[in-house]
Amino acid sequence: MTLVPEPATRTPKAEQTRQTIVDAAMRLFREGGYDRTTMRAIADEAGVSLGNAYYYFSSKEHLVQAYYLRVQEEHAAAAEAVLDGDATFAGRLRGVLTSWVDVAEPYHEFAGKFFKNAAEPTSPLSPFSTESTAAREDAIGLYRRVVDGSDVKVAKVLREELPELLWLLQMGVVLFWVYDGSPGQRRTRLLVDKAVPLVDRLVRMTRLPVVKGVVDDLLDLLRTLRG
Amino acid sequence: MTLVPEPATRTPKAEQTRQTIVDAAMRLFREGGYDRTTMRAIADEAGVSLGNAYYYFSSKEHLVQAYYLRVQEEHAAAAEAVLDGDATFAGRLRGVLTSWVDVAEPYHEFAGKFFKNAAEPTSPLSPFSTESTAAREDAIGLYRRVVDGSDVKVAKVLREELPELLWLLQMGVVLFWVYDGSPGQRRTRLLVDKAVPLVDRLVRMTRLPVVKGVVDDLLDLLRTLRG
DNA sequence: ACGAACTCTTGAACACGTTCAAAATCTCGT
DNA sequence: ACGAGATTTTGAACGTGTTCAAGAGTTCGT
Repeated sequence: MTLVPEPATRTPKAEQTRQTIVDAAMRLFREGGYDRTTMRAIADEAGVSLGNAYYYFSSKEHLVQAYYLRVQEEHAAAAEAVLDGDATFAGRLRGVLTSWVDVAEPYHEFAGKFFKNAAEPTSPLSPFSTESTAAREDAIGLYRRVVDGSDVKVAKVLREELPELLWLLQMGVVLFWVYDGSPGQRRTRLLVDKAVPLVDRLVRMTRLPVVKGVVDDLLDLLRTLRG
Repeated sequence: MTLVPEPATRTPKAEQTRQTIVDAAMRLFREGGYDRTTMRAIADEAGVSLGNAYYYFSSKEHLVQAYYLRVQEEHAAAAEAVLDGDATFAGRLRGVLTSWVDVAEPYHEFAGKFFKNAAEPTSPLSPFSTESTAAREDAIGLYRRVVDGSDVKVAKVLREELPELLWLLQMGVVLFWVYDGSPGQRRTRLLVDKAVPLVDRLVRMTRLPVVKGVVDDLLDLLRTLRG
């Protein structure tokens, strides 16, 4: 698998060609779906040769990665509005999760293809890979803002780790979303609506003395997860 | 996607041919991995024509289901010993999860390849697909036995749903396991060791009046997950 | 035993992702 | 302006999953 040149080394011309190809691919993916869009059609639409498309993107699935990055950026922007307008923990969490579903909706059809790629343990596209560290930390940072800007009261030992736990929650939501075949991903939205009050309740409960042991176990588990 | 004839309608001869093909495929998958094993090679090894292999298995991925079934059967057998020898909930749960890691260990090296294909939502290999319904229900049945044969005290409303929740826990463990590169999947075993006491504690807590609301929320959430 | 209907088998053909060696174009030091 | 080296572009060729139309074999009612 040949690597695409780093952004810093790309000439403006090359960057433009890249964009042309991505745009063509997106257009065709939207019109005909991922499977029925061939690399030949994408190259044609972009006005380049088949081989040239492969010069810029080493596989069809790498084109999907461009989609993924776009979703991340759009989500960060959409979440901003939510974080400005709500001070309750539940409201902020629900808003950030729901805005992800909103932003990602147009991409749902190809998400499966991307997911397939990311699922391979050795893939740099995996959310757990070192290559994804930056993107992952950005996402966790978003949840840190959800927590910090809110009125939530949480057990002290947990506060530091809560953003990462919420990011894991998002990973769960994304997993469900990928498999969600309902129109407009209605079921995922329902899931968010149900999960958020539950999480809100759970988080507030962490200050009760009865659950101290549970919280400690959970943190221990999280550290094991991290390695 | 054409459906394979139902078992009941298959002649003994046809069933034998099916087995021959499955055996050939398993042998080659083990030797060279999923991706590098071609349908042509499988057909050759089985002594049938390419088209004939497709008469029995409508896709390459359908062939892999036999592999999953085998792991599951081995796990069911290994779990039996545990379920006979331990009456504590935590012990039974830990034993069943750990025996899965034991059984699956020889397959870990190329499990990633299979997983990549199973992760695609439209794949019949997905644990959530209709093609996997029977296997899924068997697995949930195993966790029903973990619960029923144990001394665990659990909130009445939860008891019925607990096996499915434990199966979801196993899916989580499997997910972690696939990504676990540590020798002998040491980290996954550690994860099980940490998660089981936590789950045990949580389950017992469900009878406390304080957490009644949480349990109700959780069940509601589970029903949403199921659709 | 005959023929119709069904089941099974075949391999050529197809579509599409991907590779590659060669050609075209560009860059830059002299 | 020149040429060497790097970058970009090309499309034919390849491998593989899958399809399909045609043929061989089997079953069964009469």
